[in-house]
Amino acid sequence: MPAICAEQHFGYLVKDLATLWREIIDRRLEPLGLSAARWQPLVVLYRADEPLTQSMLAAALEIEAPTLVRLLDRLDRDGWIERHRCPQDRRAHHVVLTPRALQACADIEDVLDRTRQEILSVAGKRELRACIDVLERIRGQALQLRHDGAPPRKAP
Amino acid sequence: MPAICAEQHFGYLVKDLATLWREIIDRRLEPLGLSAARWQPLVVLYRADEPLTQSMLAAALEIEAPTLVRLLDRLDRDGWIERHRCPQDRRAHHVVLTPRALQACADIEDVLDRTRQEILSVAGKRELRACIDVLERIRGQALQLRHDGAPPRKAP
DNA sequence: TCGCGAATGTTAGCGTGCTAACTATTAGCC
DNA sequence: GGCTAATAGTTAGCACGCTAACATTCGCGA
Repeated sequence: MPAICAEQHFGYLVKDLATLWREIIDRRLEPLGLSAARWQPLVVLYRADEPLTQSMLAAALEIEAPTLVRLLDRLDRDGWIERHRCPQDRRAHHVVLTPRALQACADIEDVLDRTRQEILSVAGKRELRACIDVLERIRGQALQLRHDGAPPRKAP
Repeated sequence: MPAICAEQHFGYLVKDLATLWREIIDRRLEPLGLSAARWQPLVVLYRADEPLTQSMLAAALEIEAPTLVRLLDRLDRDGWIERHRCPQDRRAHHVVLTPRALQACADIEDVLDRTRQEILSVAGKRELRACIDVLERIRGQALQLRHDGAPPRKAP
């Protein structure tokens, strides 16, 4: 074994945990026929106070407009959502949940809550708080680096 | 503001950090024309002690064989790898790096190392260790849940 | 008011993940 | 030795992410 310390696998650890989390929820929502990409827009619409247009929904999901278009095509085809013309702006569409989707969303939120509680049950409250603090600081740094690009290696 | 505590965003935080990490590396390796999906197999081959077959490489990357086939098609087309028939097993192919890829891999490893150091520079050594401990425990729990499925809600 | 830039949604084309179904080859068992 | 199950790679078809390019509509400034 070479001297590989755990820090060197930090990126892999984070990615792996994110993947596992998605897989567990995917499996639990599989009976509904809902992948991660499909239930997320439903939940965003469910939680919204006012009707959302496609561009608002795309922004909330952090995906691009063309990605959302085809996703909504499939959600429409399968009876989860409908596109209604927005009366104030003839370019825009309001995305609305069907009654079937409204019912499903309660179940989805329940699965999300219970899954999070089960996964996090192995961490104490204090250490979890500390962990979140560190992760958020690291996330802030990553945001910086993404915007700034690579720092100079030597003084220019 | 409703009483939303940070724990409720833990999943989002982890996923976001994983995404940011990949984006930063993607941007830094963009001059080479290498996306995350493309440099990862190169690095695995670079680090391997013996020639790898496609199935071994797919297992190491945790992707399915058909996904790897088309990925290797593109890497081959762009001159990063070659497929050589394996003399011991006429079904199998050894995947080998071209000289160009061998040179690039040194740069890639360097970018990976520096990026990790820069991102993690905002966390102290002790708190990072503690954070990794918590994350690994959570990851273990997630692995359990993925295999077991949902636990019973009430005693059967 | 009119004309032009910005915003909204869409199509087209590609990369990268999956499963199902196929061919060629190997290995194991009678 | 020959049948059969397993393994290696591939093809086909789908889900979802992206960018580029386009039509429609809105809104603002001359």
